[in-house]
Amino acid sequence: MADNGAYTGDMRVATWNVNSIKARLPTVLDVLKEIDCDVICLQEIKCETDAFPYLEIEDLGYNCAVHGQKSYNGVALLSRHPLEDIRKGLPGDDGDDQARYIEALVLAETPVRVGGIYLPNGNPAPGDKFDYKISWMNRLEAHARELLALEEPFALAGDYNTIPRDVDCWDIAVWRDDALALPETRQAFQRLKWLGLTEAFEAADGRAHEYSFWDYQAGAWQKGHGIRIDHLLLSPQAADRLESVEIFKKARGLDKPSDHVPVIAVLGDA
DNA sequence: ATGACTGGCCGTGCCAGA
Repeated sequence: MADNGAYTGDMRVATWNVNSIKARLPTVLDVLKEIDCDVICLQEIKCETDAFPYLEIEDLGYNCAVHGQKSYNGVALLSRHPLEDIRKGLPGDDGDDQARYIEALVLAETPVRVGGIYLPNGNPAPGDKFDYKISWMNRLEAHARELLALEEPFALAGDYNTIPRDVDCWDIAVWRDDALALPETRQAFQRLKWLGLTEAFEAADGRAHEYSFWDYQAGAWQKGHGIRIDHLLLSPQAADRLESVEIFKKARGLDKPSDHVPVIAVLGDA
């Protein structure tokens, strides 16, 4: 796709867990058109790299970088600008066969590095899956530290499977002992912020009881029983440009929806 | 109402998700 070198203005960066891109392609295409973003990180595409619907998404004007896997997980990065320095998997992922991280340098007028994240769920906790979640978060922290040393604008956007605060879910009594809210999970998330990263929604909005996920079960959407687990963490150079965050809640009310909705950070001029 | 789902897969139930 051609990069319009004359373009200046806001840069819209989104994250969205689509819960299978094949089962939902028409919906995904409609939502992508409506949210009008420059960069979109997709999670749970649930297809192998070669099976990604490149043509349909390129038709919307996006370049695609895809790190796929059969049946489970899988992440993709869509960009209206050229992509460079594509990385698939976190450093230290040797022997980890789960496709949960993709990163690229987005060649906007001011280049921005973007990492797309599908952090492990971690249930049941305690157990092997929870240990994997925490070790994955530790590897992410180590990589974030390396990126921060570059002193460049970057965003780590994705499904963090982390409820940061009690008010980021509909009833903390229900979620307190879940892998998404356990102290060890929150502390690992907090360590990312202590490195110097800014959680975009918290910084730009911060309201309680704003959600990005509603379970398919038990009428959770109709009852407003949601949780906020999809986040964008910004480097200082990106956080300085943060203007607003939008949660595209409308996507949850569509036919055949994903259980997550897009979360969008708007960055102003560099 | 102690109820209520969805996607992928060589599958007619099970695993995984959150």
